[in-house]
Amino acid sequence: MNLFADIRAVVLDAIADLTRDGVLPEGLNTAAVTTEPPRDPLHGDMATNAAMVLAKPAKLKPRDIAEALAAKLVADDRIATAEVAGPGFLNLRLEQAVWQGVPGMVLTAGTAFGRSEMGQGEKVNVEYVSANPTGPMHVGHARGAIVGDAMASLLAYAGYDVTREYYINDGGAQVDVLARSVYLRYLEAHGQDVEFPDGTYPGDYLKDVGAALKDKVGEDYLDQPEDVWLADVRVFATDAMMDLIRDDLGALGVKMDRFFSEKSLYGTGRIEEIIDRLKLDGLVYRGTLPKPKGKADEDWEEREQWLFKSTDFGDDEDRPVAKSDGSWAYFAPDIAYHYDKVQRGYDLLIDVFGADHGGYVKRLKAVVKALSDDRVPLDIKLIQLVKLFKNGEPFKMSKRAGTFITLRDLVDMVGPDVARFHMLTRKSDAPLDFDFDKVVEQSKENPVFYVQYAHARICSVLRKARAEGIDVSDATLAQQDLSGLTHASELALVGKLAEWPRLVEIAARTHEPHRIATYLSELAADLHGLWNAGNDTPSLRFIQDTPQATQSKIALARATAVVISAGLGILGVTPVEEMR
RNA sequence: GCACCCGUAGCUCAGCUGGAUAGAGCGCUGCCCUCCGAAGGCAGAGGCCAUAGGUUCGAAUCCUAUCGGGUGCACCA
Repeated sequence: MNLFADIRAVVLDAIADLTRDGVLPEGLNTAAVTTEPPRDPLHGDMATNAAMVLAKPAKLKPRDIAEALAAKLVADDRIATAEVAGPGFLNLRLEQAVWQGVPGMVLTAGTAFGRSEMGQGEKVNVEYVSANPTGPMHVGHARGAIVGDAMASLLAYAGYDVTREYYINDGGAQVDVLARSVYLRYLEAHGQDVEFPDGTYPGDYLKDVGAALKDKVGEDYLDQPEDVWLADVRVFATDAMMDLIRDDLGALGVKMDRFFSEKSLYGTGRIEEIIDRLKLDGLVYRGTLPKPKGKADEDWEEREQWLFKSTDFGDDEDRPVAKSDGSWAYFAPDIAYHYDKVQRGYDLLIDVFGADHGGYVKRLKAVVKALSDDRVPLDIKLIQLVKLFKNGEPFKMSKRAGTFITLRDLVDMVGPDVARFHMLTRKSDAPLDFDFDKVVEQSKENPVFYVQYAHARICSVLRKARAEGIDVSDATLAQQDLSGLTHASELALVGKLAEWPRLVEIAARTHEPHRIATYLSELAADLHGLWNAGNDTPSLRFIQDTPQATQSKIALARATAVVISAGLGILGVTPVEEMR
């Protein structure tokens, strides 16, 4: 299914042959052997570095190895020529029939073309969003939600068994703040005048929650001390916020497999259990931290507390797990949470955090290393800021000025497809510009439009062919004779299609879903390029004079649509069939 | 002060477990519209890949140092 992998296998076979022939020594490590598309098409269809990486361990000249390999490789009926070039590259040119077979492969496999076995069913947990349940989500949360979601889909497509998970921070003091704020709204709903002191959330979004609380408990909590109502209101309020958040995520098309409550860890002994285990291992100990350097020193006082020995695992400092009053620091439930994930048998953990959590990365990696005996890798993706623009002008969000933009506002303004695609056009550790006007513009410079337009154009051609009574079902198209597919524009598109499975694996391996978006833009550009070539060269058009000719041309177009559709599927973007 | 991320064309950014002459869009210059969809098309100019060392057959990519930008830095999540 993956041409590059297929040819790599041929190269490895040839190496094995040469070893058997005594040309190469036994036991060479071939892991570094690659087959990749050359940057310059003049260098052929595929290049392998085999001779160069084997030269040193084999104690032979790269060009000599390349010559010997070339002789073996041309025996394969898929390989037309093999030329030694440069320092020892082996440039392969494939038989044209191989390329002409690509659309058929795509059409036979459908959107599963590119699906990979790479993950081998390994269990992966992707934790993302994890916004505090204290209010509606804002645009800043959107990027993390989208990246995490696309990451999960990408890994699933690459053969991993993926769980999408949201960690609810419902155990800390900020939930008390939320509960008190809701209580004030509750009093307000009973007709009382209320003021919101510092340390409460004055946002209007809690009015409904306060009213709902009134509907539920009536006058029961009026004139009552906090210890009567706080625990109940906490639950009531966080439930309401999570409903809000779930709705917002739904609007973006994000659906979690599991919501994990921090609070559920308390009172069960699970935090104590894992901290005790770490104490036994000597990884949690009583100690004091050194005075932080370069910070204002006035408030500093030395204090003894429980510390996690994260310096053993590459962190710069040991980290407190408990506050000086004995209660848990926020790190403790996080330890228990990640331990829970390890115990659930995941082979890989991915956390998608905002960039402001950068200081938290090393200690979390340290603790997962300790908890899993270094078995489970943890990758933490830090999502950089989204800079908002309106018509080219920076757009400042301000709660006071009423220009605070929620995630819901974003979706209402540009729709989930545009929001999702655009948030995935840059790698996540680079800041991203988001212009509310430009992202909905219908022009070539807008990649969302460009890709969707490519898909819509193909659908339009298919509709047209169907209207002429031509059978353009995938099954029929897959059997077309494509030997007429020889023009550079066509072969460029075919070559790009052939790269899809390889690209999926690269994106999955690096945990970088933005590569899918980049690829789709390139694929769309090739499609549009072929389309435009058809303006000057009628033989390149998809609709031809005879049904047979049309079918063979359309097979390539339809195959392109299939791959676009698969790619957009990973990104969670709808492959539209026509532009409105 | 320390840690992490970033530095690629005038601008916004891609760039494959290290591969050959570093790419795209915008902007700029010049051509092109009776043509399956001109909400454009073709061609061209434009680069010390921040800087200096190192590793390697080979470095934008890995390592070290420096400079510049962002983020975070004990008992807040």
